[in-house]
Amino acid sequence: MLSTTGLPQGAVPKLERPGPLRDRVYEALLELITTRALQPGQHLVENELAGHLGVSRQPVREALQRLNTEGWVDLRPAQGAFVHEPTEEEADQLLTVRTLLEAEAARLAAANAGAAAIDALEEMCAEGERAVADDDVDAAVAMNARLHAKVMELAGNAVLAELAAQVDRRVRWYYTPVARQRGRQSWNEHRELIAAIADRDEQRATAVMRAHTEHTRKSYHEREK
Amino acid sequence: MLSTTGLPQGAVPKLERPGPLRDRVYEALLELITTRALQPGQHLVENELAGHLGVSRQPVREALQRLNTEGWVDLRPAQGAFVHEPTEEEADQLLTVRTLLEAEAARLAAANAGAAAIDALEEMCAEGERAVADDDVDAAVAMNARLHAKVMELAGNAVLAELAAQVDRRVRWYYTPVARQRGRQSWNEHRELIAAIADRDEQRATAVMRAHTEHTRKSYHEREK
DNA sequence: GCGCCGTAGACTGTAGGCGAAAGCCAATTC
DNA sequence: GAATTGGCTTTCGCCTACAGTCTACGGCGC
Repeated sequence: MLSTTGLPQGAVPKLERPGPLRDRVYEALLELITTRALQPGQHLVENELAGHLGVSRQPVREALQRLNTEGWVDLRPAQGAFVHEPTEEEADQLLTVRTLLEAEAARLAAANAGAAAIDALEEMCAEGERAVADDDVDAAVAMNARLHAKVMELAGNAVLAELAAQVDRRVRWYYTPVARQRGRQSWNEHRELIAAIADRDEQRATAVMRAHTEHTRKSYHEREK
Repeated sequence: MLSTTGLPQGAVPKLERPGPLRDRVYEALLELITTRALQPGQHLVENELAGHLGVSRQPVREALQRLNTEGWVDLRPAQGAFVHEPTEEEADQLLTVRTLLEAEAARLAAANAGAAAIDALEEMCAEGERAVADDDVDAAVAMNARLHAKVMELAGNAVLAELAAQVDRRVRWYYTPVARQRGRQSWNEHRELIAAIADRDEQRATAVMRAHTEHTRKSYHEREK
């Protein structure tokens, strides 16, 4: 039996529950790490974090466990948690994997995308270009992330999406201090990508996305001077 | 200063320490899940597991956390842990990703492999073929895993390796009850793969590996009848 | 007899505490 | 003067205890 109450099914506010503390601690710590409030190599003392966040050590421990398996912190036995220190090699390997995952996502998106999806992509692209024109870097970065996420969604592969999300987030972490945005050129490439998807040209979509992410890698390596 | 004691550096047994309890609980649970001693959908009660393993709830919880982030169990809030139930769709998506990762590994291996590595691969391949000839399925499966692991190692990309290890393990879990081995044909494909790597032919290595894992997918979908 | 409400049980989520290992610093010895 | 060793502090790993929440069952009214 469904809905004897007559209430609209989707409109119920769902009674926002606080949810498990560990999750909020996890998000808080991840935020602190990605924003560099906690610097790479820093020793994370459970007691301090717990006190600072107003909770006990237990949720903190569980959050650290998760951060460890996802590669954000290194958990040295009997010594505690340390914010992971990115190396050149690792950054490069992450970029390689990212290229791989994003390219596959583009291919699948090209195979699956409908007209409505194409419109949504182009709308996002336009908004991104507008942000660049306004020199609104934050908005441009956000739009970039949303566009890639949309492509991933269109790919319709949840496993791929989850892996890509993790890798992407870490790539951004490594990459952020270098250069926050490649700017205009990046959005031209987005246009190309959307065109390829709209044409349902899997080959071209893959190639364009690969070139796109490879450009990111290039600009990563051509920094620091 | 190194070694005033005169003890041989490498021969020291390293005093095998028990290591963190949570890790051993993790491995124990993973073993129980992959062997289907704990069936998909089953409710895992922390107290029972703790009592059964002779530890307290805490290490069990931390192990469950990790299993959750790696996709082996689903952690429903305020309700506990349940062994993840594989779906058709998810299995297919995992196989897609696996194909992707393994193919890239093959390409990188072809780019990096030295003569010694090729020899090692061929030795493994020979051993695998021997196992198949002897109808020793367990040995053949183990050898298959080791060979793929070796290719991954040759790729020299730790990030890729870690993702692939996770995905592979889950694929095996889904795939095991169906058919444990495709047998002889699989090892012919391995031979082709090694040949391509030995020739440093990245294109061919990628293609062969892709075909190889795609065959696995095919035989997965052509089951249950 | 049917359905609703209340209560009891069970399990998870969180907190606090105790023992032990690792690291650090100073005193001591060669 | 340098290395070592002993003790001390810090912090983790694990256990125990308590509070909140979900589920299931039995009683009560209709």
